[in-house]
Amino acid sequence: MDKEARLDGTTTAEHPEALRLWLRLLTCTQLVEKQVRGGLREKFETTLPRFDLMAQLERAREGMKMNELSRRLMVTGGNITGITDQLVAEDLVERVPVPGDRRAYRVRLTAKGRRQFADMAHQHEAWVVDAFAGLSEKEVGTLHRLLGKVKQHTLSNVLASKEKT
Amino acid sequence: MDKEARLDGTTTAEHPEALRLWLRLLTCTQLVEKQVRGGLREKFETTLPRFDLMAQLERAREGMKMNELSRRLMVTGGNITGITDQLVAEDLVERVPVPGDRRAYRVRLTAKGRRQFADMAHQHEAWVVDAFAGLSEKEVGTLHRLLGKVKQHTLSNVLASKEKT
DNA sequence: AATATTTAGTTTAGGCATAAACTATTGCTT
DNA sequence: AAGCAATAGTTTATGCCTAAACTAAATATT
Repeated sequence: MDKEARLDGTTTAEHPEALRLWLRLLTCTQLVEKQVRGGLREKFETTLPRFDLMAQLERAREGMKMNELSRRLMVTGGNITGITDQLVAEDLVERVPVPGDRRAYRVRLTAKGRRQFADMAHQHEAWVVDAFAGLSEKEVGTLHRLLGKVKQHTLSNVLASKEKT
Repeated sequence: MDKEARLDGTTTAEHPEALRLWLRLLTCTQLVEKQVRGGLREKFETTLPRFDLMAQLERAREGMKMNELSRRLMVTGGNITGITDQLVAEDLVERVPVPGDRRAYRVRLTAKGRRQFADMAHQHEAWVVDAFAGLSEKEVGTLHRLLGKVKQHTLSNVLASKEKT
């Protein structure tokens, strides 16, 4: 009654497969995220957003402009302002002026920030590796590839819906 | 130097595969989530947490206790209190006392809530189906299965780390 | 029965995130 | 050169979410 028979003999509950997949994707992400957040909090007294911001900067020796951070982390500019303020207050990050543009800053790790990030990154990697330890190498590859297709498709959706503006 | 040769002849960049997989998983989830959140906001003036709570209730005619909602949605009790308060204020949900336990409530959809949820669920499903439209039916199945393994493995990790308390 | 523990739910303080409005600067257009 | 649109970043108001402290009721212990 809330099931529908299909040609291949399987049945589907009232939710189509895509919906079940989405719920599971969400659950997995939340589970892993909770592990990582908890670890960062307990071991380093920090948070995932702060870690993510520092991770971006670690790859960019001369720092990164606020709007680039915003784009890369997929969050709003105001959000970046707030997190950066905190990291500056803890002397993990600094704002350096951009010569020739008095509106812009470049945010970059301080020496202290680099040191602290190295510690955290090491632990973080261990947590993530652990989270996916239930998969074989091949399965990791398959998952990565399939999620790549999802990402591509969704990105083009996002762009298409923005163009209508 | 930041690459490591492996027995099978492949190499890994400074990030192992698990880390890349995690980043991609996170990105996919965030992309889909943003689409859904935006849609709920634009079309229904509501939010994903409110929708999720109503979705739980829709399956439980006689309602659900707060702590059960908390467990199912994987959020804290205080959070459930706040979201429920709002939905009650909008007359989409009601708290009914549990006979024989004066501490507990059962939260359930009102008639208005059920009507409104049906509308939203229909649209929501379309957005989700669209998000995964880049995958074949078989690929959806594979992704679902692999994420199932991740979920199982992570869940046992979570339980193990809680037992140490 | 009196006391202690557990359970259900709420409150509080604080961080993350957003959208929208705002300031200051830059650069374009005429 | 004057005016105006675009860009970089911040502020404000609001909602989600957490951990920890709290209230009240139920249950277990003695």
